[in-house]
Formats: sequence, C-alpha cells, structure tokens
Amino acid sequence: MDHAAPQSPAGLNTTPSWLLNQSATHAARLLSEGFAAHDLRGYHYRLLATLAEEGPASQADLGRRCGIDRSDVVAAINDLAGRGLVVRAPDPADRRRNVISVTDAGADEARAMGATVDRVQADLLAPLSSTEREQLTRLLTRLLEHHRRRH
Amino acid sequence: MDHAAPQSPAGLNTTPSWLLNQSATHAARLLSEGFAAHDLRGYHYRLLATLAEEGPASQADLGRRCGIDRSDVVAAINDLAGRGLVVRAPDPADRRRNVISVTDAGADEARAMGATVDRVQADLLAPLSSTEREQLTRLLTRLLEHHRRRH
DNA sequence: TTCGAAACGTTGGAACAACCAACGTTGGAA
DNA sequence: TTCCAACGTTGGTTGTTCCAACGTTTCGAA
Repeated sequence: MDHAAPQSPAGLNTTPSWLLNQSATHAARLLSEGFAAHDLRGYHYRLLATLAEEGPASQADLGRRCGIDRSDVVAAINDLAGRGLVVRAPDPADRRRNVISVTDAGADEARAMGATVDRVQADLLAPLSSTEREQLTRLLTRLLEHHRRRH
Repeated sequence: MDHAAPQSPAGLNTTPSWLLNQSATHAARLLSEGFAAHDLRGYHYRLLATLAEEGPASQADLGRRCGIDRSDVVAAINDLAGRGLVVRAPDPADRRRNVISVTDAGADEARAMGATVDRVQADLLAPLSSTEREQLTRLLTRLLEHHRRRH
C-alpha cells in the first residue's frame, strides 16, 4: 500500500488502531527489507537476539520469551541450526527438552542484524525528536504492559 | 538494537518497532474478535466504512483510498455484494469501471461495525489518559505522514 | 508406587493480510 | 490510428500468527 497516497477517510485514519496498524506495517516492511540482506526473517532475529542476550534456553522457553508459538520455533531453529548459527542439543537434565545455544557465527550474525535493526529504527523514527521517541516508547510500553497483565 | 544497554525485560522489548508490532498485533486481534461477531473481516470494514463516509466509488478508487490491493478489493466486494450490503453496477460513463454503492443494509452494518470498532478502541486505549491518547495519535500520524511523503 | 496430568518437540494445517503477475477490455492522448 | 494507461478479474506467493494432535518424558498427587 505504499504506492499512491491514499486519500484518507477522516473517520478511519484517525483511529489509533488504524494508525498503529499502518505504522507497524510500515515498520515491519522496513525491517523485512533489512533482514533480507541477511537472508533471514523476523522470527530468526528475535530468537537469535534473545539467545545472544540471555544465553542458552529450551525451545519452549524461547517461544515464551519471544512470543513465538512452539511450532514456529521448531522451523526457525531448524533454519538457524542448518546455517550453523545455533546448536540444538538434548538436555541431559530433562530429556524432553533441547538446549539451544548460539555459536560464534550466530553471535556475529546477531550483532550484524542488531546493526541493521538500529538503522531501520533510525529511519522509522526520523521525523520524531528524541523526546518524542521516548514518549512513543513509553506510551506503547504502557499499553502492552496493561494488556499483558490481563491475560 | 540496544545490545550495549539491555533493559530489564530484554533489549528486544524496548525497540520501538517491536513495541509497534506488538501493539498493532494486539489491536488487530481485538478488532478481529470484534469483527467476527459481524462475520466480516478487516477488509470488509474498511471498504464499507469508506463507502458509507464518502459515497459510491469504483473498485480501483476504493482500493487506493483504503490501501487495499485491487485484487483483494474484488474478493471483498464479492462478499459484501453477496450479502446485499453493497451494489456493484457498471459505470455508464466509463465502461472499464464498476460503481460500488452501499445499500441501506450496508449502511446499517457500517454503523454497527463502527460501534464495535469504538468499543475495541476504548478497550485498547484503556490504560491511557485522553491527553496521552492524543499524544499517541499525534506521534503516529507524524510518523505515517513523513513516510507517506517519501514514497 | 502407581497413574494421570502436564510439558516438551514436532508435524501439519488454517486464517489473514499484503502483494504481484498477467490477461482481456476500455479509454484517452500522441 | 496507434499505443499506453487504467480497470476488473483470476490465480497465485509470501509471511505472521495461531491451533490441533501425536508420542515422549517428567512430575505431582492419590
């Protein structure tokens, strides 16, 4: 929807959920373009970054932390393991679990993708002052915090 | 990303694009649940609301205004016409076009869905004061305005 | 100690949004 | 007249988010 300028219906495009949706769509698009250079997608980045930041974890645990369904974690970890960015090993202490760890190459990739995300972030927030960026972050955090608590 | 200074939950959860994405996902889920009661989806609402607000239009025009691809407009209008909520008629002035108009039932449905959207909106923004809601709306509008102008 | 509930990884598939390519028809400008 | 653009339509693809079910493994309560 990024082609022609959509003449905005006054009622529709002033609703926060519409604005949120459009902003997120645009952000996701920018991110997706950035990730394409790494030949990876959002799920991979979330998992890789979480692993790099918080250390090894089971797949179910990763899913909970990243907000990704267990079944989707499987596929994404398959991809990452196939590239040698993470290692999947059975947990000797609990044979139901796999322990996922980043490799050195995985850590490098996580840093590289982090740089990409930083770039995209700067692009996305270009029209906002740093105070406004803080404001936006604060408001969205409050929103999510509230809705997370009642679930 | 802020891999240099990770915050309490994780560095991931403080990036605006992540917050935007999560907020929009939550909003979309609430909306989707609301729309389910009408047995319709987001595309249908956008089209119906735009028609009700701005009057009859061609399908291509609708697509541009709503930010929906031409091909998706076809399917959505098929659904709406099949329910008698809109009417599809050939434009005598330009035989390439169809003119889409809302029926009375369509206008009723648009109002009903509008009420649903209002309810969802209130639920979504519950944790924010009205000043903060304005702030959020303003920030997101600025964001979109900026990015729309350079495409 | 036994047994049922729960968690785990995995497979397969669904829904939805967004998008793209191509076709035949029609309109308008060069 | 010729050629390009716009239109509606068909038939896809991709990515994200879910859900249901399975066999295996663990753990808690009877």
